[in-house]
Amino acid sequence: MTTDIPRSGGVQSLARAFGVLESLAELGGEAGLSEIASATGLAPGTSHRLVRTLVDLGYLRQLPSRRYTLGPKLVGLGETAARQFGRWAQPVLTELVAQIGETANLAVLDGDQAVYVAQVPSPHSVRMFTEIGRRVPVHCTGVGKALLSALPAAESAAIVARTGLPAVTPTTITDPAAFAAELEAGRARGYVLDEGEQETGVRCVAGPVVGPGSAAVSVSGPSSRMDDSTVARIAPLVVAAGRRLGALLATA
Amino acid sequence: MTTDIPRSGGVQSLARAFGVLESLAELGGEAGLSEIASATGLAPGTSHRLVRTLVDLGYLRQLPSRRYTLGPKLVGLGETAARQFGRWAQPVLTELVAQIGETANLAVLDGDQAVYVAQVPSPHSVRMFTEIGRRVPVHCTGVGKALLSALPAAESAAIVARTGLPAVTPTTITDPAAFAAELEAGRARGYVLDEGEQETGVRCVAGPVVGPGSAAVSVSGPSSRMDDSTVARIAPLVVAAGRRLGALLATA
DNA sequence: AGTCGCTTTTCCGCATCATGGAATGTATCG
DNA sequence: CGATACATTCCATGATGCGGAAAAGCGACT
Repeated sequence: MTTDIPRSGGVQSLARAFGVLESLAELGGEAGLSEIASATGLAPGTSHRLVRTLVDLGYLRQLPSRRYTLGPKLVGLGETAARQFGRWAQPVLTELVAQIGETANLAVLDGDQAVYVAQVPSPHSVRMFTEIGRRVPVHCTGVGKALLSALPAAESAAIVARTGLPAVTPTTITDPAAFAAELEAGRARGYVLDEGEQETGVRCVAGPVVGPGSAAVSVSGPSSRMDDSTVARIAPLVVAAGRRLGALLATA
Repeated sequence: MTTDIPRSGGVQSLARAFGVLESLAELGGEAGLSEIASATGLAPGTSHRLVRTLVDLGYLRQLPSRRYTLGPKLVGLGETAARQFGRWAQPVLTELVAQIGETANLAVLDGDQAVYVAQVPSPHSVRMFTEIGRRVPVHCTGVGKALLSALPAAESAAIVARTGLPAVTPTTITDPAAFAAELEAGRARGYVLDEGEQETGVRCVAGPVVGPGSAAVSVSGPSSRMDDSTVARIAPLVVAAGRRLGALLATA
């Protein structure tokens, strides 16, 4: 079921081992050996050896029920990876916060969800609260819609078809046609808005990071401070930041 | 140099590949191929092949400067792993919060730091703010000291020797002898206290999770609500929760 | 510009190492 | 209590990853 295609020119035991990890993640983070074997298409003996190695290394844990879960070392690695992304993005996000005064975020597309990988909080005491590493749906967040708007229409449509458009707040867009129009509008003007679609009272301006890989920047804050004129003022800044981050991604 | 060589029967290309990932993390998240090769003790050709495979899989990214960084897929895996920990711990933490009314956390030891893997926030609006996946020093946090107190004295001493005891707030313990005594006291009574040692105005009660692997539970809140009688009341509850979590870890 | 030294990347023959099917042991179900 | 399904171990086979060495880029230094 994984989108993995065992392809040429690499260490294949590695590809298979990571296939195991991803299958485990897709199976809800916990699975028995046979589930893993059938999900990855590997022979029982082979998957057992891989799994056993991963357990020895601390990246998987075996429960007394003989089932397997993702291990603690993955948490640490993931955190370091997120911090890494944060490092090069930090200056640009910091400048955004200085110009705008609201929290700035960077997110990447992973699977069918957006993952926040960097964040610079606003100086205000009442501020948005986004955990680094947090995964959010694409259809009701600024970064999510920005990510989709930068994708070929066919790909974004495929993602939306898989995830659906569940209502999270009263303003969440739930009509497929309206959502497609929203993406098209975003594509045309270069940025998208989130009008409390994920959390009531939160307004968000987001733009794509142009470059290799899918990423997006956003600035979000309480509606009380994010009036229309403010949004109009900051939209170009967000777009510029997206462009600058894309350039960094390609050059750094 | 820090990576061991687990010689006992497993897939060795896997052990080496994860050695590469960990070396990269230790090198600050960004490194050239030769740095990786010397850090892992592998031949240049070998490490290049491993690194190349990891790049193809999306777990590493190669910068235009030909250096390597941890890739976005690791962020997603780490998040799923953290969420996984949260799942089985959630009921116990939720009960703690119901009994006590303050935020409850679960952390594991990874390397020389503590990583928060689960959290149930308190119902109060003024509450502690801990990101899942966040790494904190061991010497100035409740969970950190609880983790150390459950370790053999030699191991905890080795960790403290590596990290040192930098002052974070005025109440941070910076004297090695005093810190050793603090750990010993915690070991004796079964729980430890954090008296604003990491953040002023925050008091925290933490206890070890007895079982395989190193983990710890904590309850933390503002000093205004965490007076001495409250602490006395909740300490046994935290200890009991630690025991229950340990049992779950061994049985679930 | 020219040269030198370094790091990264590719190549290839050899032996190691991972492979997967079948056999054994162990929990779970009827 | 018997039967089934699952997890785990074993082993001969050959495919696969290994690492030394050479080629290609890149940067520095004169």
